[in-house]
Amino acid sequence: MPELPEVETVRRTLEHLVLGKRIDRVTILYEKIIQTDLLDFEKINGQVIHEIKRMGKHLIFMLDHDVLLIHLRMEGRFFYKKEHQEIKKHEHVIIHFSDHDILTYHDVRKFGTMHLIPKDKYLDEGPLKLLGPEPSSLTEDELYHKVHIRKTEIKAILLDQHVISGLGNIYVDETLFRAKIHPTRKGNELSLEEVTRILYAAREVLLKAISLGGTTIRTFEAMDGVHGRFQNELLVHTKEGEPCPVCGNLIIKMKVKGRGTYVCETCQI
DNA sequence: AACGAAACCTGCGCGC
DNA sequence: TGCGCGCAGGTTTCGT
Repeated sequence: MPELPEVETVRRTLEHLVLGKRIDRVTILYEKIIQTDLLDFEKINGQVIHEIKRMGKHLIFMLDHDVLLIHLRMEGRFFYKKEHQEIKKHEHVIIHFSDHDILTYHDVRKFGTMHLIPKDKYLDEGPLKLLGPEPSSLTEDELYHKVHIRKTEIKAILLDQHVISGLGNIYVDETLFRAKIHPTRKGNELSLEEVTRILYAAREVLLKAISLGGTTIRTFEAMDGVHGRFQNELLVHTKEGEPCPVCGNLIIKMKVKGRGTYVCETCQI
């Protein structure tokens, strides 16, 4: 499901709902979501949520002593409700607050992950350890260097969260279209000027998408019933067979490293 | 070292 | 209607 703008939308929504709340206990209905030893995970009980941050596609709940890291992967989402309300199918983790409200984690495909890590270590171990910078926080030269040393397709490089974080399949397609770069171009063959176009396009796309609450194509909802509006701004992704908004030639769909990829082969060189 | 394929899961839409 | 197949906005692991 979510890429950076969707996760940011979830973060902002959650902030309004759970900041300052104390976690009484957590019910785990599907254990594989929890990547921390289950006994250690119980340390979450009694801690207060002081802040919710985000790095790339990771949600970061700052608690008293620990940090709860959540990755939604393809279809993770939250529901917020009262303790007595029914737990529905696909709700795998239930966070009970001391005021008897609950936050449930819903994930049809069960790909999502949660880690509980001590505050002083969460950047140095676990899922954030090797996470690359977001498009907003690296320079043209830095990205050029990272791209230039790799021979694989630019699309695969931009999807690699160790290189640059936050982009997924939708926003990479949109970024490369706006930068007029073909997704199968090899990293080591791109010029500084071309990489710069990519970086600026990525920043622009992500900012616009955040301002519109993300993209709802199939299953994404920031919370129950909260949809994004960036799908109205998509120029190529999901537009197979439709005319390119710039040149009018038809958008094609191809596979790049196994991912469905939309491209205007006239505009993107 | 670097790359591609498979794996992790479930549901949906399509063609027959 | 029913079945099988391919596909889905992500990431890690395994094999070459």
